[in-house]
Amino acid sequence: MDGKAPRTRIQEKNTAAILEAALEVFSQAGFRGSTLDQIAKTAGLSKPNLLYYFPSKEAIHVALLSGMLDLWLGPLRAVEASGDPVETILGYVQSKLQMAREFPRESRLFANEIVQGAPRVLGIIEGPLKELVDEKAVLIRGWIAAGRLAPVDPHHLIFSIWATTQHYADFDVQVQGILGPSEARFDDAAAFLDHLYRSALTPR
Amino acid sequence: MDGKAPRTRIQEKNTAAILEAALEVFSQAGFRGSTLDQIAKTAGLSKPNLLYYFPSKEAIHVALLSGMLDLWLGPLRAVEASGDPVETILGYVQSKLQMAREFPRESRLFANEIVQGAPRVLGIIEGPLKELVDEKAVLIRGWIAAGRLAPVDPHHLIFSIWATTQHYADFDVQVQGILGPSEARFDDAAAFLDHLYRSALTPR
DNA sequence: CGTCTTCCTGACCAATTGGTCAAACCTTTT
DNA sequence: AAAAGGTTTGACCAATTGGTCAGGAAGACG
Repeated sequence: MDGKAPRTRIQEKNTAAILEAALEVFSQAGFRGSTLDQIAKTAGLSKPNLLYYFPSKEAIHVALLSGMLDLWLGPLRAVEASGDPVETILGYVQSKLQMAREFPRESRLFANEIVQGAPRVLGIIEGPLKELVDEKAVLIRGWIAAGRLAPVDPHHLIFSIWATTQHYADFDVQVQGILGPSEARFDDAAAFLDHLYRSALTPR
Repeated sequence: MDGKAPRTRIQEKNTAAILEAALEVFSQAGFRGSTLDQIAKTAGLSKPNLLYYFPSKEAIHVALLSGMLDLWLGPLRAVEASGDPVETILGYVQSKLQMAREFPRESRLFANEIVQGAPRVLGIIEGPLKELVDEKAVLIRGWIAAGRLAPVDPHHLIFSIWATTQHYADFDVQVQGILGPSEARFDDAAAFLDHLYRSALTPR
């Protein structure tokens, strides 16, 4: 499956350094705004050496994006039928917010990609991601039918959760510009989002 | 005030065509991902002719961003003390959603800018925008103190409204990839967001 | 019609950038 | 130690790109 798996120690170390550097650079400047020289310099390698490990700039970008997908979709996969519906979804909100806090670069990498039309991940969105979301939408509709969740559109619920949580990573400059460099911003956001979704989802 | 105001008919027409084309191109590819040739071609002009009206690529970008700010902040300015608090905020949500529907390119232009660190609008964020938001936060806190609104953090409320509404413009590719090219997506979103914020804001 | 100003363009330039390549440099193996 | 295979780089290339410039075309105006 992974024909690109590193064999030697040196390969493992360098490909990891390249991907780390590329994440740093791509997430700040987007694909077209980034240069191989920046990535090479950040990784502590020469440009031709980058291209010894990856055939092209685009290959690095694709490797980054696809390598990140599991991490990104994990929390949604974890939404299961067992347990209280409201608490399950609130848990999903919190784990997405946690990811925005811990992996802002990854979030911005995807944001950059999608804002610009998702040229390299459209297939994934329309395929596996859509399937996963549709599957969870069915689960949510079941909860609603059972009266365990207030009636809401499952798709738009999921969209709003993505939007509100990733906002703190993708638009961090704006958030900090308005709030000041408050250390508490993620904790305050957690409390607000808990209230927001608890109110909207608790059946009356 | 506006030393750049077009004088002749031709100037008016061409600067408008350039800004329109630049909006189209910048909002799809970001600043660094766009080229003067693309903008020129889209505007139906030659590249040197672009640079006859604007001194540089960056000048076009800045002109676009600053020219859009009033449009962008209008709805928030319209949040006033008179009227019912819950309905006022719900109205703000709907007008922001309406803007995402009508002006998705403008929204993506800002999204691109901010995701990449807002190099050209950080001053506006930390200055006028912060002031406006802080002012409305005071208003909201007043409503809460009067028991006319459920107690929520005003700043995070505003962030979440921005996030949920602009999501439908900025991440439209994702939304459509999952929903299919549904014509109703904005109407469904309007209903969902109305429920979401009505639940969270109505005092109990 | 003639002049003055505005508008427009082909040709050009320097810098940047993704990518190539032959040669050198390590390591590991035999 | 020598062959063998993996690793690294300086030099180089072609394409792209933001921007310049001299001069020509087109209005505006007397």
